[in-house]
Amino acid sequence: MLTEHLDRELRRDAEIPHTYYQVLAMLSEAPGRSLRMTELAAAAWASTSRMSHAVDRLAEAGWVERQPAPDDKRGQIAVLTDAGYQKLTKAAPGHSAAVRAILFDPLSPQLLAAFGEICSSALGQLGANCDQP
Amino acid sequence: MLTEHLDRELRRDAEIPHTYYQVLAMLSEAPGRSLRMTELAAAAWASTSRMSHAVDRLAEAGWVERQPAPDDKRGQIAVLTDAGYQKLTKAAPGHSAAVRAILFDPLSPQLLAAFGEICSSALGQLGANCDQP
DNA sequence: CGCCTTTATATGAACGCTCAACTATAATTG
DNA sequence: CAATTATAGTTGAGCGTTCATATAAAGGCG
Repeated sequence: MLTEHLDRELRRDAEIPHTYYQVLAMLSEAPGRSLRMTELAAAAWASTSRMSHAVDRLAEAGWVERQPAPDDKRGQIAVLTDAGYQKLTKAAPGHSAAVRAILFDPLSPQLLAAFGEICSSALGQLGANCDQP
Repeated sequence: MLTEHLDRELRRDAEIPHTYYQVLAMLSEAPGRSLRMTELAAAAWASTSRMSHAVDRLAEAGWVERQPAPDDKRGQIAVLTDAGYQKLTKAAPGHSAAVRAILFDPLSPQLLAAFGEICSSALGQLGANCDQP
């Protein structure tokens, strides 16, 4: 319910699906605001196919550019454009406010700490058991 | 990451998306294994449009049937068929095992209790702040 | 070096979801 | 009681994801 709500919130307020927001966010935090397609897919927890299609759209919108990888002729590097960075900074405040309002703000410090441990645990299991997409 | 993983797991092992699993699950717990479309949509946290399309597919697969509502000529009642119930009981053990393995089993009793409170809190906020789809 | 396997990415069809109409019935109100 | 408004559900187009497949370049290895 939470993830669906947050996706709807982003679509409504920023007109961007949450998965695309995630792509922009991962790129914005990467050195040079750029990542190889495979790394980007891993960072955004997406299949390479999904990322390929997604970058198609994001490039059409002018938020991302493709560049050939210098050392590997198979490789593509996705680079966040200035327009993409602005899109992200415009969408981010509302989104994180929603996350805080629904999830974090109502929790006591004790529950917040517990939630950290719970997420770490689940993350560990996902890392261990998981076929990455 | 969790929801995406669980959806993939269901698609792989049971060949059914998680949202459809959810529909079967909600119907199986309802009295008479049946619900009005709108109630079913609310129970599965889906838009009525999504549910209409979903029931189309589930009916094609023979897992759900549509019946006219007796008291309201606009109404449709979705009924879980025996085949649908079997599909669900076949998919459920693997799915809940995955949920337990990733999320619940690794947690101490204290963290488990905390998680209950955290989920209640988030659920409350979602109920309050939320445009239901 | 030529062959084989692996890795990096793209492509297209099929499927599920969303959004914006649309139809039909029920409820309300002047 | 007609006229309006609200409710229940469907429909179709467009978008995003998946899955299977394709293409091309790297990396072994005999």
